[in-house]
Amino acid sequence: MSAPRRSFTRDDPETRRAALIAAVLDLMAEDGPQAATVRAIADAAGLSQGMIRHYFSTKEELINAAYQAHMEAQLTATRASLPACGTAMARLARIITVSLTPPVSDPRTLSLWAAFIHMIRRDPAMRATHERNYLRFRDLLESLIVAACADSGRPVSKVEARRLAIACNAVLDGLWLEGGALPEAFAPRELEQIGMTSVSAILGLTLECEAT
Amino acid sequence: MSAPRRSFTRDDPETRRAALIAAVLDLMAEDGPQAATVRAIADAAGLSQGMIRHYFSTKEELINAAYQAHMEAQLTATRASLPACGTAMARLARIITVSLTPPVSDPRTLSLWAAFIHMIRRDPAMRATHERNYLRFRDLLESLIVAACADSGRPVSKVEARRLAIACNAVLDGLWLEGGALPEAFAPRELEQIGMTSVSAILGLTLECEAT
DNA sequence: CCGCTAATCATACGCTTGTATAGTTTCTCG
DNA sequence: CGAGAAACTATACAAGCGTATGATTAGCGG
Repeated sequence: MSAPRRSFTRDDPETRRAALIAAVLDLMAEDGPQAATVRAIADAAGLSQGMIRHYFSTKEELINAAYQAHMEAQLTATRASLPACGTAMARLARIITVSLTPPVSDPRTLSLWAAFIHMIRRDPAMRATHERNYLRFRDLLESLIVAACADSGRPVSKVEARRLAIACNAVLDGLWLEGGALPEAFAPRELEQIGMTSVSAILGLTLECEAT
Repeated sequence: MSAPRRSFTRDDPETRRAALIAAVLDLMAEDGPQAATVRAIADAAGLSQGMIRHYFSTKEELINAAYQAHMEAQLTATRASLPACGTAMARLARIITVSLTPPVSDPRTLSLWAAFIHMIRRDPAMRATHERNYLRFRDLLESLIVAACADSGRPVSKVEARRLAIACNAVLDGLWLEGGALPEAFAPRELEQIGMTSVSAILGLTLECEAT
């Protein structure tokens, strides 16, 4: 009648921590923050409930670690996808594509973002992480914008660059949001193309999607 | 030492329901969905805990009612702010302003949106409400875009209108999101002006902010 | 091969949750 | 004006929560 005792299998601490973090992200993305209970987390990670407090001093600490890991993975993936060489315009087009296709643009990612935002507001450490990553991305975008405009013989001032970066970032964020909220309301690469033409219009350039 | 018994004060059922709904929205916006417990809700509404089940058959029903009320208020406010007469371009400019200033663009509104999105995914009724309101707003925006473009001698096709509406909506959503997430990162009417110039660029028009 | 440490498991504890129920007050109407 | 219904309060209850605590197993140096 009673469930058999879970078998003992030792593993690398790093693996265990990663499993717990992955479980947190899965649960939060799927069913919201209140679904990530210690029991559900341990279950999803295939561990017993005590492990979470063995590797993290509290549940909140695990949640914070999961948030950090998620943000880092997101930014790393974006950075890695940018070709080191290539024209500034190609790099700009590429970051638009990456930002508007999975795994960055995703119902799952949007869901996670929504789940974390309240914790971001309350916890100063999480808030700092959030702000830093957000501005880091916008600065990256701004530098690409400045380079692309300069290359096409239309240099922009510093204040203008800021405004353009905010505007282009808004386009990306807005399309990311809509694609994540209503994924089946758009054709496969529709958001990517709309993003490309919109940014082109805002900057006065002509960006094009790469062929797949 | 025990708290004194709460005094009896009868009131209009509609007022009571409204008080409970307002309490739900306040708590959710301030501290996230898990802060809206029955005890906290009743307390915030100045009522005893039993009232929530007296006016709503379950807590979930109250949450749904709160979501409906919030969405309706939002859309009604937007609609009401549009001048019935005036040029199409003026109306378009007006909807941009309204969408990017309080109470529509607000940390509170963003917070509420994030709190509700997981319920939207699970509950088909809430999902239907969400989808309907989203598309209704986008259709309104699209009709204004079509009219404004036509007025300035640049008629757009049906498919083009859809794409432009999605793009402009994305600009508004993105700026709304950024303003809500980092309110102090922008100057007072900065987002409004960026929205105006961005939409202008996308549509090939020249919209201008009204003076306050 | 034994015993020790650390990893892992199971379970208990106090608290909060949503819901159900019993008790109290106010209002209405015959 | 006095019963009876309806609004309202308070409290009880089972379930689930995060945390704490022992019991159990695996690896490793003597």
